[in-house]
Amino acid sequence: MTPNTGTQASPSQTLSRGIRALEILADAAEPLTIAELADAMGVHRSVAYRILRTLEDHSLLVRDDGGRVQPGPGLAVLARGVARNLQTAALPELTQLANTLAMSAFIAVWDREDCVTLVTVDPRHTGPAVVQHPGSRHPVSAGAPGIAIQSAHSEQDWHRLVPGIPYRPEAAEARRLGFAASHDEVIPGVSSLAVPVRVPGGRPAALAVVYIRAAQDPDEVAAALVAAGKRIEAQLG
Amino acid sequence: MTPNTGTQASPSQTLSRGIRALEILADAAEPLTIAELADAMGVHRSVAYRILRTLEDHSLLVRDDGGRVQPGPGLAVLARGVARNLQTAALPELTQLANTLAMSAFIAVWDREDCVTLVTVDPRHTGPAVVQHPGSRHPVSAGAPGIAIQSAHSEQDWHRLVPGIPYRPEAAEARRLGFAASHDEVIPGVSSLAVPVRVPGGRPAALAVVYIRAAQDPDEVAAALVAAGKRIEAQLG
DNA sequence: ACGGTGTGTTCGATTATAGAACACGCGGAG
DNA sequence: CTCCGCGTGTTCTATAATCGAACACACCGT
Repeated sequence: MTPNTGTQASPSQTLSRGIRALEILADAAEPLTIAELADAMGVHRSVAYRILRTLEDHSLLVRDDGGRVQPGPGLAVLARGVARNLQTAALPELTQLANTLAMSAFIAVWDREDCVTLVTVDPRHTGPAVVQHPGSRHPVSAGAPGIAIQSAHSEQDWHRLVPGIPYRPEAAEARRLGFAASHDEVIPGVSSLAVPVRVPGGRPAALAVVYIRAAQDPDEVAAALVAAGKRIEAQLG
Repeated sequence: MTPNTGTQASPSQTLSRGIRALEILADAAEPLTIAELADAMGVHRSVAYRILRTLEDHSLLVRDDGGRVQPGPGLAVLARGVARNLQTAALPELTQLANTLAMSAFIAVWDREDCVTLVTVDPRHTGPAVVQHPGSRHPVSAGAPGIAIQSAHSEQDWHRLVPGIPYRPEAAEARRLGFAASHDEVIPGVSSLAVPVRVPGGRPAALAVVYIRAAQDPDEVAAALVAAGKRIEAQLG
């Protein structure tokens, strides 16, 4: 496999535009009119109209009462298969962590220069939970999950895989300790701990908890994280 | 708006094929080779190859070590915006329901002849939880959520909106009671209760709990569901 | 060594697509 | 009441993106 290392520019203009439409819709807080969306895409309105109808046929977007468009349930169906093994293996561990540690726990996967949160579990006590929404992106160079993902690679491998993103010195330390920590990086006042999770056929991921003020000993939390990560990896091995 | 009621066939062949590829991938339990996927799509391999590269550029699919393709993190990012208001409003209520009732709670939205589960919360006690995975589809004619969604419409409106799907008599009863119940419909041995949720600018949805054996009085559970549904609607009103 | 399978690239004929132009409905301003 | 702006939905033709065959290369088991 990988017989040739060549690369050519990505065509498929219509497909690319359709995806851009979905990306714009996902980022938009409110439903958009077709004209607004066409303007945001930089295409003619009739082009956007045809693309949107195809997306609507697949339930990837739905129309408002006023004709405005917003993301549709089909997207949830498509996203169901994202790292399915990892999600099913991690969910019990996440709830266990969240409830025993009284912290929000989540799984994030590496995606180019970002890491994407997949599953989140908040502790059972309703209160000022540190919400980490599924589907949110953060730069891999910020936050404990990113450091943990970097720590799954050596510095040389990292530079070879992702040129342009520096290898944080904290990753080397996390590589030694087995877990990563960050404070006030993504959200001021919020700290997080993370461990790398390696799944055989998939992208590197991280298991993490976020908290405002530590109610537990950080070392104990880290130990619980490491143990949970090992259990997840064992289940997927 | 809606000046003309005409409809024309949906073009955008490439976009449609790309979405079909994602649908096939989401349904597949394991990563597929490009050749397998091209065969499943019924297109030439080079066509599939070009489409897949575009999808990969947007992180909607990722490649295995062996070159096989599987759903990518970008799908989770796109799905983040699906019924965002409803999800954020429902999540606290779901956790509250799951923990006080010791039942799995979830939100489902109506999509043509199916209803799609969006958010699920399992009770805190790890055990034989009745998992209802996000992104799963069920026919709207089966299960309490479907009945609840039907009960949000009168029988005439339902036949006008979705010709071809019968209006279940249970929906009329649910319309009267304010909640719907089903037993052994989707999964044998599993029962569910659901209430309809109406969100101003969105599709009809349902708030539901599933359980194996009722530990609580069903009427009390239904009352809690109704109250939670009203709170969600009030927050979105 | 040899076929079988799979990936990645190139290229000309064909076809889907782009984008302008138009029809229609609505709502506010003069 | 009419005009005008805004928005949706449809039709049409030149054009450009796409299709699909053919090829090169790599790997694996026999």
